[in-house]
Amino acid sequence: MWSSPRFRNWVAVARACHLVQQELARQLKPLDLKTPHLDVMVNLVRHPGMSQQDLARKLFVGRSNMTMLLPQMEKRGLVERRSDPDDKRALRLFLTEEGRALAAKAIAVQAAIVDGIMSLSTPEECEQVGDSMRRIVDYLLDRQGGDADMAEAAQ
Amino acid sequence: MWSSPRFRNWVAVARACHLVQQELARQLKPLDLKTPHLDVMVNLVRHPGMSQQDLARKLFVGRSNMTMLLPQMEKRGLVERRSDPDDKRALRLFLTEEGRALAAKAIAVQAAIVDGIMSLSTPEECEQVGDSMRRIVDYLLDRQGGDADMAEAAQ
DNA sequence: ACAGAATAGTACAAACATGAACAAAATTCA
DNA sequence: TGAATTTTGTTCATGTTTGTACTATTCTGT
Repeated sequence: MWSSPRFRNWVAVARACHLVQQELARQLKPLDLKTPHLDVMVNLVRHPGMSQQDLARKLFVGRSNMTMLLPQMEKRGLVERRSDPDDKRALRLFLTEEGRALAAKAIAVQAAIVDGIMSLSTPEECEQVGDSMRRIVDYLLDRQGGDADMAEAAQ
Repeated sequence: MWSSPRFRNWVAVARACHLVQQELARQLKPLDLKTPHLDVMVNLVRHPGMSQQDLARKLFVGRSNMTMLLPQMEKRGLVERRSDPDDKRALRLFLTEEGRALAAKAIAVQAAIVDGIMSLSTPEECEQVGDSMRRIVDYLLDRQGGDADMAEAAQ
């Protein structure tokens, strides 16, 4: 079983992910950022005005996680949380000027790492890796969605 | 930059990893195991007698992590830690009978998930994904090793 | 309109990970 | 040998993550 190609190759994926994550954390240290902060900022650069819930869903983490993270970043002056007049429950999230500046630096760091590791494969291989992974993501999201529906139906 | 193939495809890898990890955690819950416990057991099945340090290195985590995890598993009767007569600093780690039995179940769970997700790609694609990832692992380990040497040399 | 369900965010406790400082044993090398 | 260094594991303080319970707001279906 240990020599199963599927197993062996997935282990490589997991190890690569872990190491990239660590390398990213290491290089973000001088900016005093952790990878979750970067994840938040990356999403806010692209989608200003997201709610905390939207963000949590995109990052596959719990809502309470955002409640811990965002006030922290707000105090630091990186993000702004404006209450939505049309839905008084929701908080709309935006990067401040300072947040955008820091995000640019952090994203440059991340892009350099990603570029470094993905340039070890040809563009075709790179694309094929992405295709395989997107299939996995779709499969698991379907499965979760399906399970959730069944759980609801079962009640 | 967001449309950069390298970036886009790496993001897919990271997302797939994250989701697989979550799915694994979900399915390990009935066995009352977390993924770090599984990682430990997988390694001890294959390499009985490892030290905590060996284990930490293999899993890319800190030594203190093992100090937290292993006494916990020992109390639960899954692993045994025998002090090495030839090196009184080291503790040699072994799975107990119960540990082996539980490991077998947990590994079956993991294997099923991995098989499910990797069967979404052809064997050739699967192998190619593994190759790309192994290149990344080697690259980052070299880089770390190189940095460590330079840091030492710099002192 | 209104009762019930769903959704957004918060509070808080428990589990976990991390890193620095430490003690004991082993290794190195002059 | 024996002083300096390295290696192994622990301790402890810190910060993170997660799940559960909670409030407030919005949506749904009659």
